[in-house]
Amino acid sequence: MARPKTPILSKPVIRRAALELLDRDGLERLSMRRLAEELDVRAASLYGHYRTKEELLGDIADEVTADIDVSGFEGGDWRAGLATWARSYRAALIEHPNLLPVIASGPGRREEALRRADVVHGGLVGAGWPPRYATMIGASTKYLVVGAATRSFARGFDDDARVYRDRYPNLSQAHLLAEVATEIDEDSFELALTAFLDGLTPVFETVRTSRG
Amino acid sequence: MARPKTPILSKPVIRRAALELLDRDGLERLSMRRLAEELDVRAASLYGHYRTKEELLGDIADEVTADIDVSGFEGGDWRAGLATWARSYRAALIEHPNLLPVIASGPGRREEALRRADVVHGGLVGAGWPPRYATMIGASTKYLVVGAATRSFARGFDDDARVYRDRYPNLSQAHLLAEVATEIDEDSFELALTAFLDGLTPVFETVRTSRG
DNA sequence: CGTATAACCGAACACCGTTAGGTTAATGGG
DNA sequence: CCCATTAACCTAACGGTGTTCGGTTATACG
Repeated sequence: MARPKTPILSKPVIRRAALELLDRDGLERLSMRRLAEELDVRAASLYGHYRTKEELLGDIADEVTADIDVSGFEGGDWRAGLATWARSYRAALIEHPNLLPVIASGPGRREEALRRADVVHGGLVGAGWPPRYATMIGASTKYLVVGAATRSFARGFDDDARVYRDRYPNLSQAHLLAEVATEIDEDSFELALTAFLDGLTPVFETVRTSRG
Repeated sequence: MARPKTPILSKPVIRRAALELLDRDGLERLSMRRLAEELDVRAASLYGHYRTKEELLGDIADEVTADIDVSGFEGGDWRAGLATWARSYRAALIEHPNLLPVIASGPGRREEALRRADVVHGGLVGAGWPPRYATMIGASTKYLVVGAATRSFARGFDDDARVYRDRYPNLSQAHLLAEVATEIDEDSFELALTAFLDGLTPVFETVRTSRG
């Protein structure tokens, strides 16, 4: 009950257990005591590895954003680069929906997020966008992704469900919410992304020829 | 100290004090005890008017979303309607940034939000969009707005700040964050909104002539 | 071999949302 | 006018939270 023969805890072990608990039971059910219990340990022991709960959550967020794919910029095609970035960004967020409030509300200066921001910025500038536009486009794309993930997370399609109930009276509301909503959600994101990129194309033509 | 001569509390009074405390000190500093203290009352008394803290926050969120302007759809111009809706939506969220997690994460089925969703949907359909597209466009626009408000709230421009620091070494980081960042933020939102609407226009032409 | 340190634990602090039950003031019926 | 009801506040408490302090013990190092 004092020091174990072989250490039980480590940062990766704690992170994995926390993410598992988070995915399974949700953000507000993730407490230090419950997490400790999951690891057969008392809560105080966790503080030997992570100074605060916030630091732990931040580390997990960083780990999750490490899965985001920014390789699409390598070909020099900014449209392809943005599209694959945005899609894999959204996929990463939606894979761990309960973590979203942490990623969305936290400071954006985590290591992995920084590295990716640099790649995106460099990719856009390399493709011919002026730096200022590169920054704005990076921000805009994030808006779309974070917004899309947030609204899915919040199941914010409930409002649209009412409209749909009148149109498709044969579908039970449960079926409607569970299946149609995620489809609508995905389609909406694709529509928004495509429209955004299409709308950007003429701007690119204009701005590339001028002196940026 | 028992029943006061004239009632101290009421739902509007509680809401106003809570929103004030929220704006001033932030979401996590808003506790029932602190709110009660602000009103010269004990925490338990609040529960005579609101059953839970969540219900109180929901009511406040509803009140804030009531400021969102959807009158732009009246002229039958879907572009103008979407633009004014999106801008005033974003403005409402940014006016009370600490409330954003509540609005973003909460269920979207509040009264005012519902009414606005109906107007938007109706406006888009009335302008010629097929119902399915109306739903997707409404969702997409929300993505943009919520994402933009979230990233501002999170001061997520920190990552871009690094890129900017190298480019504009004359600007102090504080100055950069305080002034340039909000400007970039606003410009990014406008760019995204315009590009999105521009990208939607040819879709409208295609989809209007077909049988939706 | 002894000592320092690492890794865990028990107990506590100050807070949180919420509830049960008490006290007093206004209100309405006879 | 008085009495019962009820409304509006209160105190006290419950179970939970993040976090810290001061132990205890096993390993690692000089």
